Amino acid sequence: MPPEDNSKTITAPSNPRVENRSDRPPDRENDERYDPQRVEEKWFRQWQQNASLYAAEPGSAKKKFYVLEMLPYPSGALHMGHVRNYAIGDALARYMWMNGYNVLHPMGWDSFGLPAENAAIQNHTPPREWTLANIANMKAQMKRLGFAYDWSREVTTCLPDYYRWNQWFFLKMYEKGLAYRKQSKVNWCPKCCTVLANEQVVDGRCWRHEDTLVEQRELEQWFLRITKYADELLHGLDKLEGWPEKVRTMQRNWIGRSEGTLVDFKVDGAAGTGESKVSVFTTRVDTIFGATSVQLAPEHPVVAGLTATHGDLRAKVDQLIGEQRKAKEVGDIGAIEKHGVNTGRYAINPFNGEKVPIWIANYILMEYGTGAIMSVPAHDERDYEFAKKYHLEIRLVILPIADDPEETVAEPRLPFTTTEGRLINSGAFSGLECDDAIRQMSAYAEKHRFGKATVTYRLKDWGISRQRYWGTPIPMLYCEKDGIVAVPETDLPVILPENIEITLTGGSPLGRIPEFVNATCPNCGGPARRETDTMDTFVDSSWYFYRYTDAHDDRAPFDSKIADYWFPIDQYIGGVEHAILHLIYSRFWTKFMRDMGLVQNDEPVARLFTQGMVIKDGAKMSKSLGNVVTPDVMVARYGADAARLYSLFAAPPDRDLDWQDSGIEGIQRFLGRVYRFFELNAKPQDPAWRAPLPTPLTGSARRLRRKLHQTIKRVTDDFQGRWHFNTCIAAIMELVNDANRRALGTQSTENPVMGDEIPLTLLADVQRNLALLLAPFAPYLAHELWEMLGEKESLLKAAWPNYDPALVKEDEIEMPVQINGKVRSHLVVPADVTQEAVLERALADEKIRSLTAGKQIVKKIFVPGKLVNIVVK
RNA sequence: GCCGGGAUGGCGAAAUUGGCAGACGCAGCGGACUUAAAAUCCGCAGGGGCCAAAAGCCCUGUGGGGGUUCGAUUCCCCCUCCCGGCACCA
Repeated sequence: MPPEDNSKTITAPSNPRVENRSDRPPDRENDERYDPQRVEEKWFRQWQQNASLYAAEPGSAKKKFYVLEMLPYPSGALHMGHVRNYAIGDALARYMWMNGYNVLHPMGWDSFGLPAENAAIQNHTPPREWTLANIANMKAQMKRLGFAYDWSREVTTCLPDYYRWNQWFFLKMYEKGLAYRKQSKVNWCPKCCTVLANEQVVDGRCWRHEDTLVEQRELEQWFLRITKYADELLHGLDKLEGWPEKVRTMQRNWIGRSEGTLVDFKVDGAAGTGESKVSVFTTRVDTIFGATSVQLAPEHPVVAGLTATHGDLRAKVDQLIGEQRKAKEVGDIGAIEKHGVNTGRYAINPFNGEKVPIWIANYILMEYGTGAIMSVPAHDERDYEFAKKYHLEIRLVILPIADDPEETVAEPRLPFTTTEGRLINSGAFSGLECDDAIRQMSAYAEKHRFGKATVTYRLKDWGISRQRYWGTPIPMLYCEKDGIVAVPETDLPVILPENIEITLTGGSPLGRIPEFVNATCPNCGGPARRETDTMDTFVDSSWYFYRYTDAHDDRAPFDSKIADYWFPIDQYIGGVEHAILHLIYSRFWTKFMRDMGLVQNDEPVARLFTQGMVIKDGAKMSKSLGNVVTPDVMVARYGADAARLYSLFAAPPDRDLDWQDSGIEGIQRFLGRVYRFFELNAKPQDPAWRAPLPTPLTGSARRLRRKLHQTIKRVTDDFQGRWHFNTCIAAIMELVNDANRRALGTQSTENPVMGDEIPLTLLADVQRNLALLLAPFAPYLAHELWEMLGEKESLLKAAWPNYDPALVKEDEIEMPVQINGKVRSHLVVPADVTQEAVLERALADEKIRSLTAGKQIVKKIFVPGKLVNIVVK
């Protein structure tokens, strides 16, 4: 063969690529090897020039689709987890565009938070400067990766035009009594020098510092009354069918609703202690006649009174407190050995007037319920264990229900903890079944004013005060005369001062800036001090996705009508690590906004998808393990398309993805194969390019057309139904391999297509569809291919391809013939073959005859289009 | 302890409604091209066995055990292990 000629034939006698390849320097302009840098930079420049390329259309008649990826914290650079997250969202956005939707696909920056302050301390860079530089860098990375965002709606939470609305919402909540200030025990991270929400404490440690134990401090804090919505947040989960069950379960656990009864026990001889009763919470008030002690948490308020006169008792209680703290630090409070001390005092059971001893025990937690329980050893495992240890009375008050009412019930094995039972030794309530008894006894307690049915939650109000600088200032004032005063709405925003010295000395940095702190009371005009704490950054992310719908509104956080058009978010995509923090706060925020009439939807997110992590060598990527793969390196080495395609191909999106460099090399090869296929076969100038297809189409061409339609169907189905991008891409690979071989006329045992010409029109059809199918996954290459086909209209405006169901069907299939469920032979039959025809041929098959000879045929099974099974004996 | 998700070749995975297990890709092996290499292309490939070899054929195989079925990766029961969440929650 000559070393090179420019005529590229459709059917080549052997392999033209091989000959054309070897003697070319790699940097020649017309080198066949796909150069992602050249192609991607070309399109990158074009896209840069058109700012409204991916803009959502306001007031469009099209059906809307709001696809959103969780906004990143601008840490400085993207990592592979981001790339995967955004590749999923981008594929979906592009797919929906191609399907004719009005797509909203915005991006923003969760840009308040501690790292900016830490960087400021370390490098003396102002947090704002540091943050904005990071944003610029990450934005450039996103653009280079080709993500199709509507940047005209970019939201940056650390800028006053955004955070002023945090302050506005805070004032609205304050008006409604949903924001309030109280003194409470709070979680304090000594490394962050600030308070943490309960949600930010993991196993007694700071969520940002796994090595740092959280301390308890008494502080005045601002809280948001999320518990007002506890029930709605819980029950709303049942309706969130588009959410992963896992996330819903996590939220249910977190809310931790528990129905029970509060019962007040009077403290015997309580004169002068101030606390004359102990309120206990129980889910099993039906067992109260079996209560043989009351157990208090060591930190329970009445403990001080009870131990006031006993020095050694106090010491023991302190010891118990120490043990609890230690156990919490280890994160294994369940494992500590139960023990306690008897106070020598008594409480009176209001149901039967009985005096029971009051103990203080290390397994009772002040944080849950009332911090006090009634101990019923016969019907609770922990109480049983405790009673055994200290030889407390164990009194049976529930018996299992006998199947036969005549039968006498044997005493159950203790502890007997189920509610399938009947009360005994319980005064007037004896004989009731447990469920009934709980209801009646709760009503009885309420009627006699010593208790009531109640619901407790694990969920606590959201403490949002942070003793940090880089956050939204809480718009409140403390006036000597008027006390706590809200900043008037007209004075918003309360601007976060800049150019300040940041140190980690504890206490709010803003408190050291007199110009900030000193203010005037709007009521009396007298001097007032500004609140110097800032808001938890989860406030920012609780409503940012509404701001995208109307990002430049300076009169309101957003326009309700516009938000109503876009909401709820049709698809939200992010990591499961936000299952309880961000995702529960933003549900709360939406409910609040609904109640103030700002939005109509009850829930912000209709469908939620949590993608798996990107790992390397079986471990999470981290600097300390040295297994970090950075997007910049991948883009430089393989191109953005390859990085994106690989992160979609290597695993289904909900599973963890183990990054392998050799895997992305495979993708690079694939992209090269696609490009070369087009180089050889894209000939829009050729008159044959748009010639009609011969009918009927036969042989290899017919098979190729069928493969094309099958591929469109598979990619569409997998995209829509299951989000299995990995199989979408596998299907496209199959089509490319098939088309390539057929177009080249390569001979193989599997594809004996030698000499069989493929009409150029069909190759044109295959190429057009290939470019369209690739568009959501590899936009750069897809655009380049589209251009190679001489298409004038932008690929972005092109419609997702359709397939013809008639052309998907196979003419002939290889049908397995089974004997007793085992494949013994194959028959090539028409796809719509009848049972009679195929059975006749199967039984005539030599192999089958030898296997059925001398046997009795019991049953013949025919599954149309699938198989034949002959059952013999 | 409770809840959720998993377990399929050397590796990532596929099998959508109970119907030929391992598509697609990686790594591997053989071949073509090349002086050679790289790149590219073609092919082989779960494990075991029969056969001189190949073609072919047989057995076996989806964490383990049982069941339903003509037929089970898929449905049911029991068990093991892994990942995630919650947890002396009263």
